[in-house]
Amino acid sequence: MPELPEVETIRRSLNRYVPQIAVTKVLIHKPKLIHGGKARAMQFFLKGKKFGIIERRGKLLIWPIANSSQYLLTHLKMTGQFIYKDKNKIIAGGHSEKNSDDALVVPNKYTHIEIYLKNGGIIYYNDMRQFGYFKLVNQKQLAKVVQKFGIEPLTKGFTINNFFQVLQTKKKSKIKQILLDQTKIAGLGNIYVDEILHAARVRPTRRVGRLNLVEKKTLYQKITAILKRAVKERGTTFSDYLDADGNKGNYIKYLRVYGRAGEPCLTCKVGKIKKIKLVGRGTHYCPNCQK
DNA sequence: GCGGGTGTTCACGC
DNA sequence: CGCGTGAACACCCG
Repeated sequence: MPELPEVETIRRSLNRYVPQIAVTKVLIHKPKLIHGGKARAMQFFLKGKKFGIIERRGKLLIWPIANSSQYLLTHLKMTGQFIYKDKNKIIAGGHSEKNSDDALVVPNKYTHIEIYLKNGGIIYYNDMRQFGYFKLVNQKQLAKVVQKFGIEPLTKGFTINNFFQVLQTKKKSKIKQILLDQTKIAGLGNIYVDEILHAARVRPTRRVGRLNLVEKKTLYQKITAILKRAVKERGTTFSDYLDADGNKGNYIKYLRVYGRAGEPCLTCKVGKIKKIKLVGRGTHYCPNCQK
């Protein structure tokens, strides 16, 4: 579900409340979500520990564990969500089940992991489809995981030269494929890739090697512009994502192709948004303005 | 009942 | 070995 802007929003929310507060208890209702088969060990290990500032690489959250040289890695995959609750009030969020009053209910039947903090705060991990995972790693394992990721788009390492270099490695690939490849560029997912390609007026099916200089430059600019805007708007709520204050991510208002199959293109007003299947994913584009 | 879904990995068949 | 496709994970929804 969440892509870079949503994961970044969740990271910032959690960092307002979680770091430097001791863990008092961890409940694991679905041990299979703990990769490496060490659910009991992790439960025991985290007790009494404090998390440091949570970091992000692509869509992966990295939770340093103070005084331990260990890290908790969490991936939300399609439907994972972190909800932070304090004294019956929701103060940090993710995607969630809602009651008839449209308010968040936690824990719920999708709450598989609960982390209790000494100040009374509770971090709930919900995951309807149970694709997400928790994993405890040491420094060396962390380095190995992290190095597999490609360029981080919202950092100064994401230069136009680096972007062009990445494109150079997969000239025969379709552009959508490379943009989705986490080992090339970290953090883009299906929604933002469709939006970026539309904004850059490039068809998702175009071969990387056949893009001209202007198209490549525009893609580079749109990746940064769209992600920045999406982070600023606290992500996209397509179904039921909620941010730190229980509000929806505002970027849905800015989606121009995703979920608009059959509608007239908002940019050229001429084309009708088409939906095809590409690299296994639903893909939206305007046949008129995307060349 | 069927197919699709903001993600990723693995098993195949060329 | 590289590439592309499809399934798998589990559950909801139209």
